[in-house]
Amino acid sequence: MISISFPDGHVREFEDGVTPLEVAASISEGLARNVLGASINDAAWDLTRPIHQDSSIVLHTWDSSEGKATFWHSSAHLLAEALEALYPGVQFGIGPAIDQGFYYDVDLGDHSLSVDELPKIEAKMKELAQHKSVFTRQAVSKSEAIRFFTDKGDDYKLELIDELEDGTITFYQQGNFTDLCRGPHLPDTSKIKAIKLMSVAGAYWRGDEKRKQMTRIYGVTFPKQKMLTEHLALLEEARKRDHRKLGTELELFMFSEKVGAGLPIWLPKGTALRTRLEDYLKDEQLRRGYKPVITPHIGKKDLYVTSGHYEKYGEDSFQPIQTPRENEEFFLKPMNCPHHCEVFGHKPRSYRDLPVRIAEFGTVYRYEQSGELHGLTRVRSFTVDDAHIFCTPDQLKDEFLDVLDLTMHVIKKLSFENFTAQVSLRDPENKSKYIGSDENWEKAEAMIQEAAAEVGLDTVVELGEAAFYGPKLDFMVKDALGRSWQLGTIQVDYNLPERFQLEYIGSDNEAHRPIMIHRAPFGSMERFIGVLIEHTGGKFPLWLSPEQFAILPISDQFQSYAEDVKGQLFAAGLRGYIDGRTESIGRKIRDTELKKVPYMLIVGEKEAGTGTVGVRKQGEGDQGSMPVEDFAELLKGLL
RNA sequence: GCCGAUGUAGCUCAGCUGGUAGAGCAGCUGAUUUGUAAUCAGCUGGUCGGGGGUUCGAGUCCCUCCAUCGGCUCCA
Repeated sequence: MISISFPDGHVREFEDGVTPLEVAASISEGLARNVLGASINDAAWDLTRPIHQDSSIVLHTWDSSEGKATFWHSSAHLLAEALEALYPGVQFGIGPAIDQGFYYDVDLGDHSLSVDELPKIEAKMKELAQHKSVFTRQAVSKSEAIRFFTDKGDDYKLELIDELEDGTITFYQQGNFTDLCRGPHLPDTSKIKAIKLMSVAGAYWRGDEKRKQMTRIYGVTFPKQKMLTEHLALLEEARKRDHRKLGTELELFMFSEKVGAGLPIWLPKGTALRTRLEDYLKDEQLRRGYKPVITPHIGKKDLYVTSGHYEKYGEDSFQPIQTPRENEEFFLKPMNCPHHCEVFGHKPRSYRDLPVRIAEFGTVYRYEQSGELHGLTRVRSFTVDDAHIFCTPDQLKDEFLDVLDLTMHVIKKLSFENFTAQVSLRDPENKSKYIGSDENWEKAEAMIQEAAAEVGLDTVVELGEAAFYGPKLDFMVKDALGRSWQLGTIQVDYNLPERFQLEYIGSDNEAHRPIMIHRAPFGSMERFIGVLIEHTGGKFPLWLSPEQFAILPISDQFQSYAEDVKGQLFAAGLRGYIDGRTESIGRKIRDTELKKVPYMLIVGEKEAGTGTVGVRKQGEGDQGSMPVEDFAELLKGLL
C-alpha cells in the first residue's frame, strides 16, 4: 500500500501501482469522467501511469491550466497523426500547447500547405479521435530513440534527441503515430470532441531566422462542441474591438499608402483624445518636478555613435539624411535620450541641482521590418512620453520609486487592471549584446528588483529582454486578441552617462557621474491608445471622450433651444455638438449610438418648455429628463 | 525580412469555367418636421492596389512591385 495526499491535506491509502485515474474514480464517477491530467509530487503525470510510492496528487480538470495544456498537447499529437496519414513523409518539429490551443511545426517538403486543406485535416483528426486510441508511454534508450527516428527519417526529432540525456527519453504512441515526448497525455483520444484548425503560418525551426522555415498549424480543441462554438463567438467579439477597425470607424486615425506604411496619421477626434491623455501626464509630471524640453527630430550621426545606437542599430535604421553641400549625415531620431544627455551636459551641474528630470513627448522614427507593422501597436513613427532623470546614486532608489508610483498612477487612471510587470534583464549567455560593465549591470538589475519588491509589485523575470544599455521594468498589457504588448517602461542606465561623459560636482568638490533613469509611463502614445481602444471597445472614459454629449433636436423648431443648451454646457466646460440634420430622432439616436458618444440629449417641445434635456446614455438607453444645469453637474461629477 | 493569405465605390461585400463592373450603407438633391437604434424617392461615385505580360478580348490567367491580414524573426 502507498499513501497519497490530496491538496486539501487529507491522506488516503491506495494499492501500490494505482493510477491517478483510479484515484479520481475512488472519489467520484464525475471526477473520473472529467479529469484530464495529474501532477504527482508536482511533476506532470499521465492519468494511466502507475504510482509506486507515497505521493502528493493534484488532479487537473478543464478548469485548470494544466488540464487544458494536457488536452491541447494531446490534440497536437492527434494533429500529427492526421498529418502523417494524409501527407506521408512529413517531418515533425515541436507541437506544444499554448494559451489558446496548440500548434505543431511540420516540414511538408515541397508541399506548401494552404488554409484550404485545413478542413480535410480537421476531418481526419475527428475520424482518428473516434478510434479512441490509447496514448501509451514508453521509456526508451537514447540509441533506440535515435534508431527509431533515423529509420523514420525525421531530422528535427533527431536534433532534439541529441540534446537529451539518456535515460530520460520517452515516446508516446497513439494509433499508428509515435512521437518523442515528455508527456503527459490524455488516456485516449476520444475526449477530443470539437476540433478547429485556425491558421497556417511560417515559423523558423527553433526560432532561428537563419534556419529552415517550417509550417506551423494552429488549432484549438474542446471536450464539447458547445465550448468550441462559444470560443469562436468570443473571438468574433474580440475582433469587433480591434483598434484598427474601431480607429477607422470612429475616425481616430488613418494610414495612407502614399504617406507610407507604419506612419499613423491622427485625425481630429484621435488627436483630441491623445492631447487629453498627454495633458493629463504633463500636469502630473509638472507636479513631480519634471522640466519639459523640446528637441529636434534629427541628430547628427556622431550623436548616435556616441550613444552606441549607431553601432547597434545603424544598419537597421532609416538611413541617414545627407546635406547637399557638406555631406553631413543626420539620422531621424530613434530615441530621445541622446538629445536629453546633451541637455543635461550643456552646463555644469551641482549635486544640489539633482535630480534633473528632463521630459519631452518626443516623436521617434524606427525602421521596423515590413512584416512587423501592426495598426498603432507597431509603427515606424511614434511619440514617446519620454523623460530622463539624472540623479546621484543616493537618489536612485527614491527616484525609481517615484517613477513606479507615477506609472501605477497612470495604469490605474486608465483602468488597465490586467497588466504584467516584467523585469527585463540581460541574457547572461550573451553579454556581448550589451554595453557597459558587469558591475554596473549587476547594480542596476539588483536595484530594479529591490524597488519592485519594496512596493509589493508582482513581477516576472525575463532574461534577454533588457535594452542594450540597461535593464528594464516593463508593463505588459494584452490586446483584444490576447497578444501581449509593452506599454510603460522604466530603465536604469549607468552607461549613457558614461558615454556622454556626463558629470556633476559633488559636495566633495569632485566630479561624479550621474545615473540615468529612462521612463515612459504610456510607452508610446500610439501603442497606448491602440490598446486603450481595445480595452474600452471605443467607449472611452468621459474625460477622454472626443465628444461628451450630442444634442439631438426632435425637429428644426428646437434648433435654437439646442443652441441654448449647448451654450450652457460649453460654459460648464463640457464638450459636444448638435446633430442638426433633418432626420428622424430614431435615426439621430442610432447614428450617435454607433459613434459611441457617451450622452445623447434629446430636446423637443417638452424640454424646451421646461429648460430640461432628455438624457440618454450610450449603450444603456433613456435615463429620463432633467434640468440642463443638473445634467452639467452630473457630468462634471463624473470627470 | 521570411511563410501563408487577401486587395473590386468612403465602408461592408457580390461578380460562374476570361466576353470590356453590381448591391446595401455613406455622400449629394428633393420631399418629409419626426419623441429614444435606420422616413421615402432620385442621383453621383470605380484607370477592379500599381506596373508589365499572355490573349481578338483580363476584375478574372501569369510575372513583379506595393499595401493589408495571420504567424515567425525582430522591437533602442
